[in-house]
Amino acid sequence: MDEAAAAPRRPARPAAARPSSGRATGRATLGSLAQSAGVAASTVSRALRGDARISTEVRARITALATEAGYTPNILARTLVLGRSGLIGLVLGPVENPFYAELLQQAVRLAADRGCRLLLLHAGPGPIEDATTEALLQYRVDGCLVSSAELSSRAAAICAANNVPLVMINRVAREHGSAVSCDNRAGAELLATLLLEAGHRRLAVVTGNAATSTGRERTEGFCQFVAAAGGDMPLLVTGGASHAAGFAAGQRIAAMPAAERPDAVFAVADILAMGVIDALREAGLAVPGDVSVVGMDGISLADRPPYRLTTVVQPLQAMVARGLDLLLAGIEQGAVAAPQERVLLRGTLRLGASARLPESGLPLTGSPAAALPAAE
Amino acid sequence: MDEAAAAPRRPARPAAARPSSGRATGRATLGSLAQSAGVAASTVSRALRGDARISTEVRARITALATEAGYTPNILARTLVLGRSGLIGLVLGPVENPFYAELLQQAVRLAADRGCRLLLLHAGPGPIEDATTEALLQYRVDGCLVSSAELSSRAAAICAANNVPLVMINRVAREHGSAVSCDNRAGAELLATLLLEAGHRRLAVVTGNAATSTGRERTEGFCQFVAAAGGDMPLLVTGGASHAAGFAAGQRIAAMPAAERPDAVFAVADILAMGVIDALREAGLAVPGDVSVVGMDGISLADRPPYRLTTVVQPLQAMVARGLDLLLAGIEQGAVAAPQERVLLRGTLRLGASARLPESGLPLTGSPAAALPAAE
DNA sequence: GCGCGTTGTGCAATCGTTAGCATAGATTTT
DNA sequence: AAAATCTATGCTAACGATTGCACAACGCGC
Repeated sequence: MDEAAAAPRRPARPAAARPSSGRATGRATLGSLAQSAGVAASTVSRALRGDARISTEVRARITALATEAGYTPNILARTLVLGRSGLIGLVLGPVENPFYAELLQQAVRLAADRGCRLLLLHAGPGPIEDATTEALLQYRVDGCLVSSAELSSRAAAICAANNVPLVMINRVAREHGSAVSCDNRAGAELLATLLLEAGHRRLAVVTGNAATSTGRERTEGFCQFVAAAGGDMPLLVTGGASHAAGFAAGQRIAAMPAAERPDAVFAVADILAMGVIDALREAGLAVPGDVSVVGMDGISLADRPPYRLTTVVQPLQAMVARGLDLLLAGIEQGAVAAPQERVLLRGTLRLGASARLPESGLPLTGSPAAALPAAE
Repeated sequence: MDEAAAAPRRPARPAAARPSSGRATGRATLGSLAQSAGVAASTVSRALRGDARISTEVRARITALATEAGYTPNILARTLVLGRSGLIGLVLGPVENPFYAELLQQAVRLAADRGCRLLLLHAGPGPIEDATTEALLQYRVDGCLVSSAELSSRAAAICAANNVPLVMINRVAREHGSAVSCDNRAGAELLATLLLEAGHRRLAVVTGNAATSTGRERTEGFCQFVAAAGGDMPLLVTGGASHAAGFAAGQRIAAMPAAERPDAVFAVADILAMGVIDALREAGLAVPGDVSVVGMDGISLADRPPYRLTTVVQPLQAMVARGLDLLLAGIEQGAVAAPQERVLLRGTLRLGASARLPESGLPLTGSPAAALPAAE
């Protein structure tokens, strides 16, 4: 025999590599089920997927065998054939803002409802690395959900080139992809109306990260509405995207001479507003006694004492659901063919206790003309 | 000809299904590269993976072609052969606690450093559904990182049966798997020492979710240390895992007659402690003037005004890193073969302004015997 | 001048799943 | 009763990547 004749070529490497990096031991496959059932693998596949052509008898035998063996189909192999992975890439913004944590939770749940799983590509501040973009392609994600300003246009181009649909949540679209966001202008106008009707005249805006469309829209919407209503141009105070940034802005506001100091502040994110309130109070100012503070987002922590923030709540669940549906539609039709939409959802006012209320009821649908009843 | 002879069998279904669900169009594959390079697919594979046997000339030609075509290997296909997906399942606890958001961020970054990607299986409160456990198997995750109390023992058994290593972070292991956590007892003792040395005698613990080992360990560690030091048994106040739960606990404490009311409170999580502080202050009590409050976790929001919480900071990055390394070791050796460890990492005290300080320096390494110097 | 060792590539099997087509019996139709 | 039609199943070729082995071409020593 040739026991040792053909073997000694390169026995060392494979022999050493195999034992540890071996494949998962003994998980049931279509093939193994087929063997024990005495049928072909294709029959097992059809039986388990509910193909009507398989006799009830054989199907019963196979499903019994499958559950007994704890069989689970290998989605990766299926993806190879079907061209769909069921994977959705998720790029998450700075999680220090609880808004993104809440978004994450919704995304996981709603994606699961739709039979998809999320591949976490990035979380936190900073731009996404090239390795991340690569993973997006390597794992053949069907689409990508982005809720961060930091998706480089290069990454977007790569998605476009590879026919990966892209949906931005809480951001406007870049070159390629759809977007779902809250109607930031409308929300800002709602808050402006509220503050003006309550009699505030020296307004300020604590701005967000300059790179985010969300922050810009809120700032502009607020200012333009105030201007249209005949009010003075609000003071712009540089903020950011964290409690610390809001706190710093609040300190600067508190340090102003009382005569110039704003009597109402719109912080473009709840987490910022919380920082502003904390700084004002630490400086001995009362909120809403001396200064009214309002925010926007609707994070749950801001709804609690000691903030009880008056804010516009983003319809988070609806936003994520809409985003996923857009994504799935894009997957169905092919990213390039699908129309690229921009969806705006209206937020709802949540009255807290951080801002003075208008004495004469609530102007829930105020128009600029009616906003300043006695501003003549 | 047989133009219409063989065709009309079942033309409707496949013809209708194809156009929309078609595979990703025209992405480069090993095969397509091989064709344009005029070599075999195996040669392309070897060239790109740096096999020394490929001539430098051919390799240069192939790599040039690959970058030009924007080639990315299909990891799913590779997984089929190698038996390793590079995917790690992530089960995340209630994200309303910012601690988990911070953990998420670390996990993504550190996993990427190790060449792994995270498949988000679950986020939020509530037990994980069966569909989630199924996804874990379907996508052939190499291992699973769990930071929630809610992984059912059934899910753990499924992982064990399928040779999927399991690592718990911030939780003790169930039947199967390793665990990494902060040394909760040591941390609780550190805080107990601090409170006792500061002269507090009427202590209280705001407890966590009864189902979590972390909460139990902190509560027990604190109480046993106090008892060993000769102090009175702390008052146990039911808490939970949210600001709201802490707030409710704080309200109950504030409602007690001043003579019985605790003068120091240990809340077993920072988010709870924040709620406690807010409730006490809303009731007119000063923190730390009337009541000292300490927490544990080290979330960044608790370090800011108005809380400036004294707490024990969990070494989050080290915990996640250690967890991932344990997981990778388990993957390497096979889950069942790998030793199942329990790793405890020591937390560090962060002195805020929410608790009265001992007058005589800090007892950073207090032993029970030395904890109550004048407690005779 | 022929065998042998190197070096560089190609071939083919494999991973687990799906789907088009073929086919063996069983049943119906004429 | 032969032919046509079903029904239930098997066979086989993909999907994209990896890898053991075969093999061609080359240079070398005896």
